[in-house]
Parts: sequence; C-alpha cells; structure tokens
Amino acid sequence: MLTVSELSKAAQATPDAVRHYVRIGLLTPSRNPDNGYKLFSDNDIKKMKFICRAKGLGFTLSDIQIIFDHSSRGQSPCPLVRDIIQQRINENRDRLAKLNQLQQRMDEALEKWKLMPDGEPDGDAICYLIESIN
Amino acid sequence: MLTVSELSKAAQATPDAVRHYVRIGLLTPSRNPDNGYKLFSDNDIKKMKFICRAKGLGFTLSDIQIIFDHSSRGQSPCPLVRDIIQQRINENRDRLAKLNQLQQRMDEALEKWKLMPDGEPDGDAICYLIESIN
DNA sequence: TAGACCCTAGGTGCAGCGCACAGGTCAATG
DNA sequence: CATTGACCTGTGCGCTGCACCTAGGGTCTA
Repeated sequence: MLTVSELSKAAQATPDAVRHYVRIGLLTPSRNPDNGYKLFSDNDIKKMKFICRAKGLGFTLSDIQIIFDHSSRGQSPCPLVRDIIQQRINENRDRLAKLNQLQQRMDEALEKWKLMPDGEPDGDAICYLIESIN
Repeated sequence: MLTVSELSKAAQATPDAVRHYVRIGLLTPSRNPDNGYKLFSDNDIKKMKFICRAKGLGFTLSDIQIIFDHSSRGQSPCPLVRDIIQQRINENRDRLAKLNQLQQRMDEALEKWKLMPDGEPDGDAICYLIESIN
C-alpha cells in the first residue's frame, strides 16, 4: 500500500494531481486508521498510469471517469473510447485553427506596429496601436 | 446611457460578457436609482469595443485592465502593449506546438486502433486500446 | 530539541464567460 | 384594468486541471 507521494512518484505525477483525482472520485483510496492517510493499492497504480496515458491522448478527466465506470461494470469501454477520441480530435482541430488565425493576427499587428511610434494619451484613443487594427 | 443588453449589442458581444467585465472591474457603470440597473456611458462603448479588439489580438482581460490603468493615469500604454503582445505571441507558439503534438498522437492512436478489435474486459486491462500506446 | 519532511482538509486562483434562479418591466391582449 | 408572456435584470455557481496556500499534526534524523 502506497501513500500519496509514493503513488505520485510511481506514476511520475505530482502529489497535488493525485489528491485532485481522489477529490473528483477517479481514485478511491482506503485509509490508514492510525493517521487517516490515504492508502493506495497496486490497482491504483495501474489506474494512475492509465490516467496519465489517457490524458496524453487528449482524454479529459471526465472521459476517463466514464471509461472507468464502464470498465468496472464489466463492459468494454473500447467503442466508447473510439467515439470520444474522434470528438477530441475534432475539437482539437478547431482549436488549432483558431489559434493559428490568432497567431497570424498577432504577427501582423506586431509587424505593422514596428512602423508606428508610441502614441501619447490624447484623451481620445485608449491605445492607438490596438485601435489601428481592423 | 445604455443598459447591459444595449451595450452588448453596440459592441456585438453577449450580455453575459458585459456583466463579466463589470464584475472584474473593466467597466464601472453607474446605476439607475429607480431599479438598480447598470447604466453605461458613451465612453463605455469605446472601452467595450476596445476590449473586443484587444481580445481578438490575444490580450487577456487582465492585460486590458493594465492598459486601462496606464491610460487613465495619463501614461502611454504603447510600450507596454508591444511587450505584452510579444509575450502572448511566444505563449501561443508554445501552445500551438503542444496542440500539434497532441493532434499527431491522437491521429496515430486512431490509425493504429483501426486495425485492432474491441477488447472485452479481462480483469487485467482497463482499456487495452489506450494501454497499447507507448 | 530543532529542523526537515511527510500527511490531512479545505480554500483560492486561473480565463472567460454560460447558465440557473428569482424577480422586475413592458407591451399587447381579454 | 388585470393578466399573460417575452424579455430584461441581479447575483451566484460551474466548468478544466491542477498549483498553491493555510493551518494543523505527525515522524524521523542529527
């Protein structure tokens, strides 16, 4: 049986992350009756490593919760997993597109501003650099 | 003088966004003594439009707060603005890189899983699709 | 005995709103 | 004139995934 920090090291995470997962119910440790410390089993190590891997593939913590639920009810989570990752891929594509557009707008602004002097407050504009865009 | 929804329309934002900006102190409307409603001035329209433009350039709301502060103290925010956008550009580059890597990992996983059948729970793996990665 | 380190619970902060809830306002209708 | 319904308002909580902090308590070593 492991403590919080031991589990965190075993899965290369932080103790805060482990506590967070306990708080939201992803992990349900037993307790050391002597001192109230959380006690994790070997199965929790497996779950913790699973969480890290799934997060690295873009699954959210609540996705992972759902996967655990299915799995603990004896159902195969695989069809679900395929659906979810497809969703996450789509979402990520959208986010990437938006961030790329943002990056372009920022680059353009910076480039344009290189040719413009700083403005002094004139009681009219707040910042004429920014207000010159669009 | 405008109400929340009137201001939101004038700046093409949602009423909730306007309320949010009031809550965090970006806008400081007066109040209608009759009903307690927020009342916005023409200057608030200018600020609201400024907020939208700045957000579109990647400035955070607290960046914008700082810009307002400088400007209201009669200082030119322009040098600051140049610094901030450079920071945001760098941050965004990092985020893009991470999301691109994520996208690649997701795509690879999906591709690999196409050749794998769904697994049935065997009391050992949680989801062997996910556990097959890395 | 002091310092260093582990643990607990709980709260706050981040970004930018969206949404829920309870209630007010206003024009149109019966 | 009263009521209905649409739309407005205010406030407060929730989301994501932790990191950090407080305030307390225990353990272990030098």
